[in-house]
Amino acid sequence: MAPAEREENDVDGLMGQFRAYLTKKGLKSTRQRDVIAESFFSHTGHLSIEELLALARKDYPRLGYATVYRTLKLLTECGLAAERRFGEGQTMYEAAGDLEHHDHLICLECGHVLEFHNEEIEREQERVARSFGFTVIRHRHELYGLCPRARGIKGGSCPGEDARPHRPLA
Amino acid sequence: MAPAEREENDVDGLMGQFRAYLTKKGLKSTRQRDVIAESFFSHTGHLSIEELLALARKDYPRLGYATVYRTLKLLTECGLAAERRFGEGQTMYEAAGDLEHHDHLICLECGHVLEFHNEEIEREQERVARSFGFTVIRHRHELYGLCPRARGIKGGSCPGEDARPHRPLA
DNA sequence: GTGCATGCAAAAACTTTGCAGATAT
DNA sequence: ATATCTGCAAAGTTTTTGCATGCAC
Repeated sequence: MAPAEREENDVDGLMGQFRAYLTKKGLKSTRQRDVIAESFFSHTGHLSIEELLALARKDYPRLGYATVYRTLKLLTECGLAAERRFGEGQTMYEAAGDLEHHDHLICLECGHVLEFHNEEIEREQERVARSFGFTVIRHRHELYGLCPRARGIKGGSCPGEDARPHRPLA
Repeated sequence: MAPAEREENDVDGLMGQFRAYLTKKGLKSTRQRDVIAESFFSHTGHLSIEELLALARKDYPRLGYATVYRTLKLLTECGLAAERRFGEGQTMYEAAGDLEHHDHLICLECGHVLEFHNEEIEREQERVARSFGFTVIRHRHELYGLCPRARGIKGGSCPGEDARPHRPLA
């Protein structure tokens, strides 16, 4: 199965937003930043710094760790990326395109991550926030549990498991 | 102002659950584990490893870092504690008594954390999980936003800010 | 007694930072 | 030109591990 990729125009749009942010801040567009951002935007799901580095190095082998950290920090600042610290291990990042409306359902057994969206919940959380006088800027909603297979149901499978070992990418 | 404390019987109950877990696993009850668990259960809200170590050392000064890490891992395993990695910084932990039904509303400006509970959302998330064949074991739901004061509304205040520096509890 | 637990210190894992040379504007 | 970037390596943080001794069972 082909790695999960976002449509190209999405990527272009996101790249544009990123470049605009850099300009606005008086920062520079560099080959490295382009490569990192593009690798990042081109893949759905979650990426660790390490994975992103590996991806970006396909296009720019001399790329260093620190640059990825620094670029991801920029992307986070301008809202095009978001940290997702699930369970243990490293911090994962997710691109803005994925953010809009995806919450997570995580299998504690297999570690696989599914995304879901539910209008009812979104509405209700807005309501809750309002009752406290809050304005919600972003949110995170994660359900940790067991998939059918992990619960020992024959034939049941941890959705997302079969196709790929640990992440929905290359 | 007195530190936020849980009722004593709650603590006793939690301690009992912890000891039962240790026994079931063929592990031992030690003074250190007791002190750590009790310090942990006795306080509502979020604690970092470091804070917990400091608390526990009041009762057992020779206590080491590693023991806190190891004990907190045990508590997490048996569901009596949960990791809460909010923004940046360190990992925070929260006791089971707090977990049941508290989700979080975090002010990005002041950093204050409010807790909320909404049955509608709970129900809906169960439903979502079921639709994927999942059984939810635990969840985390965090809304990040701005409190009235942060939005510049005169007279508005970041709930939880006034009374106490960091948590809306007791 | 036996085996798990502890404390310490060393090691590992993950991030951040400093700097000299390279580069975008 | 000039201020920002980059890569590397060093320094910081946070968490885990190894081991000899100590303690619970």
